[in-house]
Amino acid sequence: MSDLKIYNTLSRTKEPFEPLTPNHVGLYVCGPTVYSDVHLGNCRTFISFDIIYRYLKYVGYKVRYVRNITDAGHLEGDRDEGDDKFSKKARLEQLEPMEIVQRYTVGFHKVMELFNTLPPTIEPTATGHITEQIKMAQQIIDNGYAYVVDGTVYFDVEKYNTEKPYGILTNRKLEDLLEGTRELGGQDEKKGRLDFALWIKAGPEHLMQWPSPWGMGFPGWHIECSAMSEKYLGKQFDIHGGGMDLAATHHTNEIAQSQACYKVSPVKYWMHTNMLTVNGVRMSKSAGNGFLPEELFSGSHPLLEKAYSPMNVRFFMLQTHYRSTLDFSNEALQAAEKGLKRLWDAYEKLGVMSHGSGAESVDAELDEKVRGLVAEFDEHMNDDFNTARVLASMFELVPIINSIKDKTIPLSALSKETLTLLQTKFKSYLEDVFGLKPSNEADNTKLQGVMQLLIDIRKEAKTKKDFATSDKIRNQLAELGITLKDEKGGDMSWSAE
RNA sequence: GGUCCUUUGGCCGAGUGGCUAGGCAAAGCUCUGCAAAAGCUUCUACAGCAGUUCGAAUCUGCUAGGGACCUCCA
Repeated sequence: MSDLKIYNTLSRTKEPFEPLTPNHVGLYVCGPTVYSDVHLGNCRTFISFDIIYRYLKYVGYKVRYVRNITDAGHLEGDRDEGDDKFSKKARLEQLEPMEIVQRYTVGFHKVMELFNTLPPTIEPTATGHITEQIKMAQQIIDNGYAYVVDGTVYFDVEKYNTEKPYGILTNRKLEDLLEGTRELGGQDEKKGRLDFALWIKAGPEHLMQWPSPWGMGFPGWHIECSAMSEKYLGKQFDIHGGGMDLAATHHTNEIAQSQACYKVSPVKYWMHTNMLTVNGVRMSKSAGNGFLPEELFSGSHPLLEKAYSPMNVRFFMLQTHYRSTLDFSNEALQAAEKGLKRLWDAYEKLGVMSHGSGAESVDAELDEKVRGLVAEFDEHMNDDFNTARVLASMFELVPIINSIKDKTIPLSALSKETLTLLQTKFKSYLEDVFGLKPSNEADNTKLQGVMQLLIDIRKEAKTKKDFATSDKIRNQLAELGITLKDEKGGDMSWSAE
């Protein structure tokens, strides 16, 4: 279907993408924990996978995209403290745990919509799949890879490792991992230091708890993704994604759980997106350097010089490969803003071009160049979703488009086929694959009519050398954030911030 | 301490063993009533040292800086 290559964390190489079922892709991405606002780092991962999802669809795959909502208590802090995030937050805010979940889930969806990400095809919640998780834990016990201690179920990592390499995803040996694990002050009821909980016994203080074969409790940190991915995508599926920070623990344990339960390796391609940093430091909840999306859009965070629109941020992220860290700074963001404007302006000019019935005088060399650059879009996306390279190719086309608009290059220099190709590819990529969209102002048809009227008046004024009127129109529009551009041949165009 | 990654021009950032990525900023010119926009041109970098090679920013080794994970986090 395509020559797509994907970097697989498992092999640490780019591999040709071959879906398990022809023409179909099963994609699972670890979603947010909805006990606080999503910060921008979270958004980067979801935006990256949104583009991956969009591209897979664009290429023609039928994609089932599952992204979970973690709304059940994970352990907070050290494993046996037995405090779950939702209960803690709930006590703090005097709310029902599900009120927290509801509030932040709604907030998350709103932010994702602002960023113009497509919703996943299935968005399962952990609390909605308690039975599946219990069943899976039981099966792992039955298979001999987990044990129960006082109502809590632990996964036996060392036993598992005798049969399958536990640290396979991050290329670590068990001995090394054991060395790196800290001693946990002697309260350990686990057999092995690396053992992790599949099910956790609840105390009376836990607001979220469910009955299980082992007593009242709640699911462990990793089991939800294993259980839900199996339910919706099967025991083996194509792509599992998430942030790089999840690889070493969460995804490693997912692999172990699925292997122990179903005796197969669950995922063919593991994909990990890199972190977002602020002034070189990773954006994270604990570091306190996270921007809330709203702060970014309004420019209200002290570190931000101005407001940046969702599309500005999305474009900024597209300029970097998903496996590279991305550093957030005002300068970089403003550079992206200007770049996006330049690209989008060219795209809009391109959209209204059409060949007349006049004779063609195709410039073969130029025509060839344009076709070559357009062909690069697919090539770069097929190379592990290299959006930065696609944008570079697009930017190389911008001067050509501008020159045609300015009539420095006649439109007829391009063949009809090439112009159509250019137009459709730009549209497909900018809107369908990259998920960019115009600002609302420019999209408004009434405003477009009003602007046309003002342009006509200004043209008349200029013809009469009534520059007072023409400047007044231009200057007052500028105050509103609308830029009028005089073009060669007396035409005018406009763009809004 | 262990494992792994990274180090590119004023800034942000791609990258393949040999062919100036791209964006932003800056400078000059063209266009223009003025301005903006746009166009054209200029700005050839790859942490340091050594090695492999006809040839390396790209491969290997060492040194130095930065970072991630090992503990909740996309």
